Amino acid sequence: MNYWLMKSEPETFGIDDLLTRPGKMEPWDGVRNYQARNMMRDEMKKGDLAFFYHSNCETPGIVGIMTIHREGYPDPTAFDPDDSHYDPKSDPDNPRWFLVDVKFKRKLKRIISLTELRQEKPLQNMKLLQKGNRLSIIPVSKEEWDHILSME
DNA sequence: GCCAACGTTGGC
DNA sequence: GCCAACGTTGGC
Repeated sequence: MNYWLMKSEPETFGIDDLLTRPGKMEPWDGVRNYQARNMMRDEMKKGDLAFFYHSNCETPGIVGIMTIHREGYPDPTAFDPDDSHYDPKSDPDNPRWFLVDVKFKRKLKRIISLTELRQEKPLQNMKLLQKGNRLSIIPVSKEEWDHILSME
């Protein structure tokens, strides 16, 4: 069982949007970064847990928990010329971009903000908090996961 | 293979 | 809106 953190801008797709989806599930599409793709394609397993993180907003932070519901498969938005994430270089016979389906588990009782996370000694080495980190999908260790939940 | 130019992310 | 950090592109 692995743990993850997945970023999304709440103005585009926030945790309340996930709640309104049928089955509270959503394909995590549109990721166009190779490192993030590799994690979705190769490492994320059904049943893994992931924090839902709100980025680029008034209070960036962790807002909820999701499960990985379907393992990596080709991202259909890469093949759709009308989609904003269209990539003509992704060949359906040799897809370049992959995604997973996530499923809502629960909201946290409160937002655990980025500012707060930065103040935690046990989280000092967390990848999310490293300078210049821009990955939208980040592995989280069990120790980090448990510590964050203890802050709830 | 180098690297300048450019685009994107995301906190502030 | 600014800008630092980083990834990607493409000329050479």
